[in-house]
Amino acid sequence: MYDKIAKCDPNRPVLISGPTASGKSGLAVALAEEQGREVVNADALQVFDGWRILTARPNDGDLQRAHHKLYGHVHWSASYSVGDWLREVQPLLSRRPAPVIVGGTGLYFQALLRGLAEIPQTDPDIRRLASERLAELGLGAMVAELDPGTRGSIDIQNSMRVQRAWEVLTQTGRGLVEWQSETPPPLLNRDRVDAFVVVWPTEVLNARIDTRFDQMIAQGAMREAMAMEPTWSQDFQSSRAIGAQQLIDTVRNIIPLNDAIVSAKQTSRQYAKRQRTWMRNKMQDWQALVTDR
RNA sequence: AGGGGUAUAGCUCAGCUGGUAGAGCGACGGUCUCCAAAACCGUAGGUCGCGGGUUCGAACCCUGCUGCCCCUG
Repeated sequence: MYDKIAKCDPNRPVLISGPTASGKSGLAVALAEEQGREVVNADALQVFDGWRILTARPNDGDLQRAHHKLYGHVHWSASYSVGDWLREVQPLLSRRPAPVIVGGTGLYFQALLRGLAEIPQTDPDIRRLASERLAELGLGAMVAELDPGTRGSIDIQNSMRVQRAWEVLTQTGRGLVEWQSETPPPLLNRDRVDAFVVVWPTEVLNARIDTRFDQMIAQGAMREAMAMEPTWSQDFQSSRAIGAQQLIDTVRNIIPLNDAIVSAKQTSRQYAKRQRTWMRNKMQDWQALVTDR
């Protein structure tokens, strides 16, 4: 599967996506090493430091083979968004040889190739206020406070989306949908990049997921969890790393390690399924790297 | 061996006094323009352990068998 990407023009950015444990990072590093490219992260959790093993961030060997950007550069207690990512990626796009951008976060690639509305950042106070209101008044009340245009075009049942819309309206006085209608052109055009999605048969990928989680444990994921435990908070974005909650619970003697492993593997499989859905439907114009071994 | 209990969807379990079965989880499909490894929507799964009987009608009653659990020996 590597030879398909090996002959890409070094002047064109290469995008590689695929579900967790699909081996996309390995492909990226190989290409980067061979063509002198930089590897740029497009994964929402690998931007954080802290959970290095658990989020499968590149290891020392990888780092020696190629330059890596946007990995583990955000503190584990900080927050981060697609917008932040896009701003950080932009200056890296013009480098030559062009970067290899790898990751499993579909939204990031979408923002890159289809554009993202330029909406002023939500300040933390408004985010907090929104969370409180949602908790106290409920979803319905928050929906009712939205502007009609936005209310009609977002998923009213999805609390995350509703809260986001509410925050934008509160912060800027303009509806989310209005902002989105002014979305600037994307940073990259699909026809100026080489884009690949790694595709495995589900059963094979599931087996890889299991194996990889076992490896993470073998590599010291529990030690990582013990180090994180004292300052752990569910509220951190970095805490959404799959398996983090489970391992913390194990450190705290709430569940046995084996249960944590079983649960984390299951969560990973579910995540991979969501990624597959996204990729199947939104990355149809990407070249599929189909493999089964 | 005797006594008691239990057997319902892949898993854990609901199912009142009999009217041809539900939930949660999981699986599968989908949505998603700033918390996305998030959040959300939908769909498919059951000879109700097996065999007899009672009844217009049984997952629910009677009975035999089988499996599992507990107690006694």
